[in-house]
Amino acid sequence: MESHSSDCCVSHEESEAIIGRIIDELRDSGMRKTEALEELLHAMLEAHRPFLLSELSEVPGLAGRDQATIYRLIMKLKDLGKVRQLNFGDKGNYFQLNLADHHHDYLLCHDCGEITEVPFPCVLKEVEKKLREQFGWKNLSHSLAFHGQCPACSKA
Amino acid sequence: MESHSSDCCVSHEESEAIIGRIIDELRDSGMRKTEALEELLHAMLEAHRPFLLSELSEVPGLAGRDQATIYRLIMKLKDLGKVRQLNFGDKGNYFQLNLADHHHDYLLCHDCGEITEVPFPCVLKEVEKKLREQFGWKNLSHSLAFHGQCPACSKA
DNA sequence: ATACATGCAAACATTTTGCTTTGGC
DNA sequence: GCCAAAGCAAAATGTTTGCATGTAT
Repeated sequence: MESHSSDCCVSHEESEAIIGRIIDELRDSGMRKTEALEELLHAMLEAHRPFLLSELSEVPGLAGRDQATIYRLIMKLKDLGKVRQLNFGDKGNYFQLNLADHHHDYLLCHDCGEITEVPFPCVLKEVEKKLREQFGWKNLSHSLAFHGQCPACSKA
Repeated sequence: MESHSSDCCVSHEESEAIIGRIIDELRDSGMRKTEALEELLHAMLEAHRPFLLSELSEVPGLAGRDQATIYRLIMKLKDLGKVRQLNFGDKGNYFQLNLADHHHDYLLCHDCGEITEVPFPCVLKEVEKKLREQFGWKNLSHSLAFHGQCPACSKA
């Protein structure tokens, strides 16, 4: 198995549990537990990285699914705050599960295209505090991406 | 000198001078000085904010211009490093002149939609240094946007 | 005169919607 | 049975290219 990026230290049982919890919440909001929904959550949780819509419909469990189905699921999940939409200036929109322990700061290699999370805590809390307290902004969040050559590619 | 005199207070003569200099450089790269190019640079310099392609073709001096023309100009300017492409997770691609005194950290109000620059220096130099020296990344740059309610909208 | 730049149309890609059928509850 | 979800197709939107003509050099 191609061990992908950062911390894939979630056991199978754990990830089942997380997905179960998410689905419970979604059902409280009126959504139904369907195969497509489960597969989608699986894919996004396990890979632990942002996906293009077009990539999602290639993922094993979702292959063959209509893009429109995935699109509508993603949009619903986004409306319910379970999914984040990202943009890195290249092709299209990326989507990622919006879990509490993700910090959403990304590293993009412009050679191999790999997208990973920044491997240490975010430094922008202070900046957000300043914007709130000294400039009057409210409800702040941020999106941050670093672009460059990853260690592997800069050797090659 | 307080770091960001970059607000929008550039005199007309100054901005003419800046545009003249940019055009000279562009001509060295083989581009021709055309009305569309001048109007485009004008619009982007004066407004001092990122533009959607669709917005650019509405700007007074460019109104009526073919989108394809503006598109090709922007792409050329981007290839030559004079324009930056940005992305804020909503609709499309934004473009902004890539001037030395801009730092490219943005504030987006999700109520009024206004996009402004962060009014103080960027704090990410340290992080980039760490990524370079401890993690082996090369040629780093970043894109950063804060999302929230601006002072005006959070009062209303 | 020789390219590059433009305008127009059309090819492509991506996102979004309408509508019928399927399936969760 | 009721209503959300899925599948299929097509519309809307956004990006990119081809080609004939115009224009800067």
